[in-house]
Amino acid sequence: MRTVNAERHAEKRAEILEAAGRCFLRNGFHRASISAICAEAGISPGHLYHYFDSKEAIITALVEDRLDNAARRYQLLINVDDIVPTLLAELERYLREEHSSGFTLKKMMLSDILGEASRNPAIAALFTSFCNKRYRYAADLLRKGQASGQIDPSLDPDATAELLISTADAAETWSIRNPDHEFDKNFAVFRTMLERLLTPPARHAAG
Amino acid sequence: MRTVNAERHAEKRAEILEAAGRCFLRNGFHRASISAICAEAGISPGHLYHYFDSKEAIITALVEDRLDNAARRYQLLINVDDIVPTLLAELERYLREEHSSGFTLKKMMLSDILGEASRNPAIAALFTSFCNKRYRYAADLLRKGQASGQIDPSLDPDATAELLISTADAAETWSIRNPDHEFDKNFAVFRTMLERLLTPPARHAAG
Amino acid sequence: MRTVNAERHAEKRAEILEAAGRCFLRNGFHRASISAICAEAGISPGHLYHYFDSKEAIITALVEDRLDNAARRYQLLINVDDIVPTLLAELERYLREEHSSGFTLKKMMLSDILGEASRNPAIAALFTSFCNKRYRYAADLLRKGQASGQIDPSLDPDATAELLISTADAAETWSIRNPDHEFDKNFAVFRTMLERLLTPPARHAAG
Amino acid sequence: MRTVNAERHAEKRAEILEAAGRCFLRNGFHRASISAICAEAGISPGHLYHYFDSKEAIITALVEDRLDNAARRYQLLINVDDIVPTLLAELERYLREEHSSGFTLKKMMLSDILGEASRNPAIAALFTSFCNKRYRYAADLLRKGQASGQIDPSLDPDATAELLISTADAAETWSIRNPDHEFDKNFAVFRTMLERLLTPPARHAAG
DNA sequence: CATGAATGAGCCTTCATTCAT
DNA sequence: TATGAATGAAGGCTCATTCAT
Repeated sequence: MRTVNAERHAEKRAEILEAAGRCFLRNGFHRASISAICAEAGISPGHLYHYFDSKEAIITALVEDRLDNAARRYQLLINVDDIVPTLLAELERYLREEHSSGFTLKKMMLSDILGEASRNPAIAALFTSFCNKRYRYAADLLRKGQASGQIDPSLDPDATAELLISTADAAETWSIRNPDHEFDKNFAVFRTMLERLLTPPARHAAG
Repeated sequence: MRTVNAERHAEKRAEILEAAGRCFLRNGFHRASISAICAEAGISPGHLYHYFDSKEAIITALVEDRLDNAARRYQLLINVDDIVPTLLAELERYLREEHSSGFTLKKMMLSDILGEASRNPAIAALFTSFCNKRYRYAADLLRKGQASGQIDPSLDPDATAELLISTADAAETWSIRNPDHEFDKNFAVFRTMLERLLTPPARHAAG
Repeated sequence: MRTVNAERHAEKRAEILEAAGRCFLRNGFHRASISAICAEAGISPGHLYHYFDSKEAIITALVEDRLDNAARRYQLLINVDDIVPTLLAELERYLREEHSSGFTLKKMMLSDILGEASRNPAIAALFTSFCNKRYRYAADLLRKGQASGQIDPSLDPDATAELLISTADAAETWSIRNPDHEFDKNFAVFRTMLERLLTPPARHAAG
Repeated sequence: MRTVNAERHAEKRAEILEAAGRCFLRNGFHRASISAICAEAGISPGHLYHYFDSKEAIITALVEDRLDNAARRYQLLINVDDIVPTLLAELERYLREEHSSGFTLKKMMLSDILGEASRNPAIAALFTSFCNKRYRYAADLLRKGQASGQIDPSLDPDATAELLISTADAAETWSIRNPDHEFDKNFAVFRTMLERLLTPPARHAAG
């Protein structure tokens, strides 16, 4: 009995969050109104407050959710042999998916979350924590690669991780910057850039 | 008389725009109120409408102003001999300035402008035009560098330009992502990355 | 079975009424919410409506309950020999109790009931009926006292009753008017005032 | 220029306060809505906030206004020869006026202010300050009377003042308690009570 | 050029009440 | 008997904008 209700509650909550996400995507965090979110979720304005304490709470919950989901993808490829190729393949897969799906929820969120993080401490905390997770993951991967000789040992793994992540995130803005951009050509240079950066000089010179 | 008035008008307009910029920085485009902007600018709400038709118009004018200013800096280094070092020096100077000044107007604006561009066609147009200017400028520079043998001729200049610009913009978000980040270490890797990308393979192997 | 249920029903109803009383004390009739009352009573909002038709009904029932309780105390001392001393002793006991218990339910209610009575006919009816009961009781007592020579026969018993009751009620507001008031000193004058009013002039002059 | 605007502003503010007073009289502090007050004042909801920061502020300002007005009446009779008769005459005039005007603003306010003072610190402060002013005034008068032999010297002036004021205030509730009460008869006993309390015993015995 | 009074739609939120379970 | 999901009107308040002065 209890569990059914709790489950239903969580389900409904998730539904509202999805609806809110669509509204935020269309209008931004602060121009999306509670009543629009309710309409999108098919509930009454009053009822929303059984699930969330405030609009703030919705924003925070949604950002947390999106960020957690995104962070989870990074945990997947921890044990691989060919680090650089795998990383690039994974990045390509991810960016291509984002690119082909037009204005994705995720994409839009990143810009807006960055803006919001400048002013909203709760969002700032979520975002820095999200970045830290990814930084640590990437740095670990780089260290492993350096240990196995696949990655230039002279690179500072932490700084390189920060650079890699921010650069990859920036790739999500290509289409906003230039609606006619050619993804394949851009990604080709992106790939070259990372290969030349990460590959140990010896190999590089050899290759 | 006319011209004096016109000058005064332009000055006042610029003042208001500055005031609006400070408000938008603090609260974002949609949470900054007209009355707050008026208070910041020291004018009355009614009077503001002698200078701008609407809040929308203020946002658009401000974004245009910021973007024009930013684009203008790129025109400066068009004729240089050592392209890569000059470019990197210029980038370092710029990013270091942004970094040391905390939450700059410019920095904040980039995140918010990106978010706004997703939804506001006027802002989107300004932003893509801004990026295009920078893209064209960077691509020209790259072509020049390729002609003079300073830059890897196998790189597609347009795609490389897009990559370079978006990557450089991303560097402005380092501090939001990790408040404790070490700029110098990050920039060192950033510099290495661009050097390895742009330098012709021959030289690179040699160097 | 029926009676058991009826008893249970009455008990639960009384419990809810007590909970409502605590909420009204804290927040007033119109700022105390049904859900707060439910939380205080440990029941669900839906269930509350098995016991009361509306919030109005709760207010009315509570006021009726409080007023009935208060009126009942007056029935006790109907047959006494020394009317004035007994009355004063009883009054002192009552006021001292109210005073020492801080913001009592009863105290708060009187102010709020008076305010509510100005606008809510149902409450007005309850309150005038309550006052009438006390008036009649006091007037009877006074008449008895006049018959036995203990009370000034020149006083109009009905008017005196009204004056006595309203004056005694006013004593409950002393602490709201002056949080630092000294109850003993105030009550001493209060006692003097009533003794001088009620005692027959002959005795008074003699005493 | 300035002064005209400032005057107009004050006038409009006072008008709104009057309108709010009428609404509060009809519905109480917490059931009177801002939009009802605006309708009563003939202004738009938004405009009200040019004059008051919040509904709270309106309540506080109104209570302060009413209380200040009421307190001011007490300053009038500071130098009189026949203290007790003058006091009683003044009280009679005041109560009769209140009584004859039905549900006066002032009357209603007293009950509601008392209720509000139990929970709202701002109102509590205003009310205790109001009572203190009256207490001090009455106590001064009593001391003067004791010095000139017109008032029983054995009475504690402060405690007597508190008793007098609260008892007089209670007289304003006579009509709520008993809509059919006969003011003249009640006031006659009220007068007798105060005369017997205040007159020095010697005189009293003599009279 | 400059003011600030005035508007009214819309915002987020609360609340008494109902109803399916 | 008991729950709590669900409603929708209303609440206090903000805001971009207009207009008389």
